[in-house]
Amino acid sequence: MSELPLRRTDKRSLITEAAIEVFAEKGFRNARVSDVAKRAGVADGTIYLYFKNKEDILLSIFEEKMDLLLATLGERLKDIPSPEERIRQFARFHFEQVRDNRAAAEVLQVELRLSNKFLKEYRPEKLWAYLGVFAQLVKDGQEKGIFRAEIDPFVAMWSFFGALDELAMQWVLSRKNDRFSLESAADQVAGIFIRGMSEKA
Amino acid sequence: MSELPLRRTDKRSLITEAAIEVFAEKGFRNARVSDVAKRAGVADGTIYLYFKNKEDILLSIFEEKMDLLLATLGERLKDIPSPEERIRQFARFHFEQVRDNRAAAEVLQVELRLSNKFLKEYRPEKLWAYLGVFAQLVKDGQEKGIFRAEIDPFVAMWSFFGALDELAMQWVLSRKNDRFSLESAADQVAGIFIRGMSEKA
Amino acid sequence: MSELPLRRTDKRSLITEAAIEVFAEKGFRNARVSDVAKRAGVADGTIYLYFKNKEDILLSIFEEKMDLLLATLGERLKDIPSPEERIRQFARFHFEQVRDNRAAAEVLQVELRLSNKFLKEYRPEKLWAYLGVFAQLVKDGQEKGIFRAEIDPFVAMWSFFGALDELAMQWVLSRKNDRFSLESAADQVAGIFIRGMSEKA
Amino acid sequence: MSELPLRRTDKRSLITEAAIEVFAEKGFRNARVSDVAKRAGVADGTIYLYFKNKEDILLSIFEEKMDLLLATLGERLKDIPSPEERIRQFARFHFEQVRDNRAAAEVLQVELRLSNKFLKEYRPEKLWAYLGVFAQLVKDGQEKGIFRAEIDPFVAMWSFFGALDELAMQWVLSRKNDRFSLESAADQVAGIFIRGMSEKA
DNA sequence: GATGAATGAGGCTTCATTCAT
DNA sequence: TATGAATGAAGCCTCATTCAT
Repeated sequence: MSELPLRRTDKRSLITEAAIEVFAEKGFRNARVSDVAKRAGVADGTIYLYFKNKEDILLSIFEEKMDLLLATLGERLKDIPSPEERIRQFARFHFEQVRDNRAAAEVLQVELRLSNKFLKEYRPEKLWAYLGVFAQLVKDGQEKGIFRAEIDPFVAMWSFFGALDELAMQWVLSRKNDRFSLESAADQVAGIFIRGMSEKA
Repeated sequence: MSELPLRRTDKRSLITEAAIEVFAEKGFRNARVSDVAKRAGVADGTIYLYFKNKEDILLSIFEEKMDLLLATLGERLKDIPSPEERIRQFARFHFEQVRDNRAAAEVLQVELRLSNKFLKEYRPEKLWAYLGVFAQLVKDGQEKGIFRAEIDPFVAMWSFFGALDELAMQWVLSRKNDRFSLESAADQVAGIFIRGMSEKA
Repeated sequence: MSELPLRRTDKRSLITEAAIEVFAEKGFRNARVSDVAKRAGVADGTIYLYFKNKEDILLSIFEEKMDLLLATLGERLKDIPSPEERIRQFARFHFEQVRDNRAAAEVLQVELRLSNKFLKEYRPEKLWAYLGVFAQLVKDGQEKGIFRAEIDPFVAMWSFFGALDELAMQWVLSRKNDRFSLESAADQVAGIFIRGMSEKA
Repeated sequence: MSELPLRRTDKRSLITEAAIEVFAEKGFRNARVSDVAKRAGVADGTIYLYFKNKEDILLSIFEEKMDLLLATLGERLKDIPSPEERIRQFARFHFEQVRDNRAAAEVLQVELRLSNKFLKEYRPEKLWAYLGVFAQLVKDGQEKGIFRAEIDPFVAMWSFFGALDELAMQWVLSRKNDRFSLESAADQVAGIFIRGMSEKA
């Protein structure tokens, strides 16, 4: 990510927030850098003092939101010992974030994937950290004899994320009226994975 | 999709196959229409006799491959009555296709998502038909008392697809040496969903 | 130089001639590619069917004009046996070309040198061929005992060209009214070099 | 030239020397003002306290080096009465400077010409003063009956400078290993011009 | 005098698509 | 059907310069 200014200045987050809005509205490719600059109230060139290029803005949004997400997730799970309940909370948490930060979610869900670099070159370590929480939780459950030992945490992790992500995508893409309940979807998915991995159902 | 020539001429599939190769190699956005034309051994303009535009080539690949996929899936499942076994075969089938048609899978998994139109405007009815097989299978299981009634087939369907798709994506994106076994991943995912949806474990 | 279209099409020379005019008028850096296109009566993009980029236009002008120059010089000198007279004709020829193709000369004299690539990377083989005629003529004179043996043809060649070129530059840069006579300058320079290299004065 | 600070402060020459290095390394156009500032150890804005703009730095280098050159040349020639020997010393002096101040020479020889302003607008009076020494020397020779009266000092001056300059350029542009001897080139050029202008050879 | 964050104009080039042949 | 030369819109980014501190 953009290493240029080490500290998060006020202006930098001004640009980030403007970019989330503009990218959500017009899409990353259709959004012009000058649109973001205008929305942020800075000159076009100023953006390049904080970001390497247009794509770097997108990737920075990802990094920053994932940092926040990761911290908030930790807070949410910290007093929950039961692996099953942790899974349920993880799913609910994920969908709450999607619902409460729709613009950011839309950018992350949809626009980020339109980025060649993200899909092909970028190593999303922050995402791995986020998902690592799930993988660890599976391992804990296995050690406690709650989850079956033959479950591969790697496969479980990506499956679980794929499921959450796909549902989030469908929700984001759906028109307001068609939107299904994210809350109950969270419990459904969590329920399937909890039972699906349990030693004795 | 491109309605222009109703029948599949020889030249059309020449272009389609050329496009799969080129898109897989260079990516959809980086591939030039003239690259596809050159690979197919036709003039640039000829492509526009068979496809509306560049994106139409991509979408046509999707349609055609999905048609094939759907037919082959039907064949694969037709003599399997058990919903559980059908799920397992679905997962195995999906990953077999990915493995055996790597170029096409790469285009569908990765490049298709780089297409704005696909994500935002296109209604992937063929995909729905494909997933509908899964949703139906869940309903059948519920009617037979095998799967829990409170499972929402819609949520289950997208979760299952998301899980398969994310694993396929990770496999496609991974370097050859790091590739995990798709076969065992199929059984893992199927196992989780089967148990996860079962009435009694 | 631009290898793209092997033959000199009509459109290509249309662009070349337009570029000579525009570059002479506005200078290479100030001239926009679209200015050249407009003058040539083609679309901007068409230029890139014949030239790699803006600088390639400039370099192509150099190549083409040098080809012509070289051929015409050969014609001019072909029946002159005396090395001394050949030097005089070379100088006159050079200045005639400058005078008769002022726009082209201005581009070649002035604009070409504003090109980084020309000065630093490009090997001006056509120029070497042109100057090689002079070096050869010095060697001939030496063999005939007309020119002193200790003259280094390489040094003589670059000195002679430097002298012609600097005078041409001063002439091109000078305002119309201040312009000195190129004809007499030719004879002066030729006279100095002829006597300067002669065995006995 | 920059008239802003009349005296040469320490900081000003700090910037000048930094600029010579940076321009020689990266070329005038590729060098950024901030590169020069960094090398000089000052802030970007500070440069504009001493120079009007980027080009002014280049032109100032020219002016300052030419001042030095002119003074040193005067010193070198002051006790040499013979016009012929003065020419020889002039040529040697010129090439010694090129050899001993390679970075500065490279900037002056190559980069200065990439400057539009220099070629088209700037009146290089310092250069004229430098060359004026040669023109005067020719006139002296003519008055003493050593050089032919029909020689035009103006033409001789530019020819001589063109010869020296072109050779210097070839030397600067040549790779280290290919470099010819500037010393013998000096004597060759001087020899040609001395004999070339002499009354009786 | 010195700083350095902010400014914002400006243009080359690509490449999907067209259409006369 | 097929060709392929021609079109032309569209936008990212650099970096010299300014000016408030």
